[in-house]
Amino acid sequence: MDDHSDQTRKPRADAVRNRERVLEAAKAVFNAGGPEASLEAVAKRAGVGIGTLYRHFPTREDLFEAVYRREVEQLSELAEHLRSAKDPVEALRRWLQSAVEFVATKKGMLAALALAYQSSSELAVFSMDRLTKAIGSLLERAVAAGQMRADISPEDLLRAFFGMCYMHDQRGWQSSVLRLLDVFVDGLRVQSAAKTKARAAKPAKPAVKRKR
Amino acid sequence: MDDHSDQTRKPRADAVRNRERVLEAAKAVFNAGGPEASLEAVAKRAGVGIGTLYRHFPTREDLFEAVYRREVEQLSELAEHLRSAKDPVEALRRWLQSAVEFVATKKGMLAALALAYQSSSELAVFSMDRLTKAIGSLLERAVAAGQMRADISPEDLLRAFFGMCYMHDQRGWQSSVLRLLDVFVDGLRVQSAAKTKARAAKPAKPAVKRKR
DNA sequence: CGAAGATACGGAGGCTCCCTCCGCTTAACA
DNA sequence: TGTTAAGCGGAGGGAGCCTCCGTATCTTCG
Repeated sequence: MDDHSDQTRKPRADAVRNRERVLEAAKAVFNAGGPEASLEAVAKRAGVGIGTLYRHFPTREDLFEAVYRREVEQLSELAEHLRSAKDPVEALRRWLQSAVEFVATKKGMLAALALAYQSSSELAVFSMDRLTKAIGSLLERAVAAGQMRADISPEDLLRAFFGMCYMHDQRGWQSSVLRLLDVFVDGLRVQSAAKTKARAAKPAKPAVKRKR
Repeated sequence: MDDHSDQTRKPRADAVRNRERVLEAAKAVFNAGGPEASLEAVAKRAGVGIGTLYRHFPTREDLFEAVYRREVEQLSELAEHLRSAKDPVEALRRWLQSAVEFVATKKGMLAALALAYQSSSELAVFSMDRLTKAIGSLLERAVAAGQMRADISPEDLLRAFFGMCYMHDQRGWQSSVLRLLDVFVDGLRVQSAAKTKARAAKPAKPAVKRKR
């Protein structure tokens, strides 16, 4: 029942150490081998038993997210900085370009993002939230300034970004994606919406204030 | 060395039959379970041994491609028809929208496309070629009519399309993708290129005449 | 038709990976 | 230093991949 003190016992030193080792090993293995890499390989590299790995990170996603959490945060912070740029459209473009750079250096990063998009683990939700907010703040500013159409949500944009990067193990993908993003951002500008017809009828949703 | 007659022996009846059975089973299994589905399950459903499956389709891709080959052709033919539409930009848009519809009904189709994009098997190359030509012909026409920027290749466009669809097992993906494609097509229009600055300096490649 | 080959069949078996479970070890605390 | 909860690790059962080869079946030709 209720213990004498609600003090929690200090976590065991070996547990802490092992967790760290697994994370490090996982980072190495995932960066090299992508998201499908063997978890047993990770355990071996970390010098721990497979059971230990699973205790710390019950699912593959948990491990993944833990590994790439910091990366997600960096992207999020970049968005912070860009909020003060004067041209909102260019700021958004800049962010997207940096994100490409990011994905280019960390194999596995993209898979982590994809997981964030699909899974509903706590950590995944966290990542998703951060990124949505990051992109959303940039988007909002551009919309508010009347420079961008308002019917695209941050989620949409994020999806487009993920998607374009998805074929990232192909030769020349990076420049291709940069070109595509350019086109895309151009398409987002308000004036091009003016040029289009029919479709203007379904404004989907305001998007300026997003789901939460 | 040269045989008496270069007549090839008639293929065995059971072999033909089994091949067909496997294909049918694979179609069912892949459509339901996606690209990761168990090949042993396919064999079982087809009522053949696993060895037989592997003899006919040595790799997973081979099987995949065989299953979705017809689908790819349909997409390609659709592009044919659309070539006679009067507004080239709308024709392209229309094609993309149909392609979305397509992917929506066949789970696994997308994975097949992705494979076509990445693998270099003969069949993959074939698919890629068809699709590239399909999209390329539409693109070309719009560019020739002076309605679209010329620095996006069919491959780029295809990549963007794949990508946007990639998260297709999420709720609401379809409408999201349709919106994104709209934005994208808008971005492709020439006049929006006029509005952009810097980047105009690197025209990548003419794209009007593509790689082959 | 029947024999002889060529061709195809099928599934056992060896491998890798996944994940769970539980007896043993070890660190924290008194 | 002893007690005890927390943590460790790897055996083991399951699933899927793919190969290999003895056996069965089809085609061809006399």
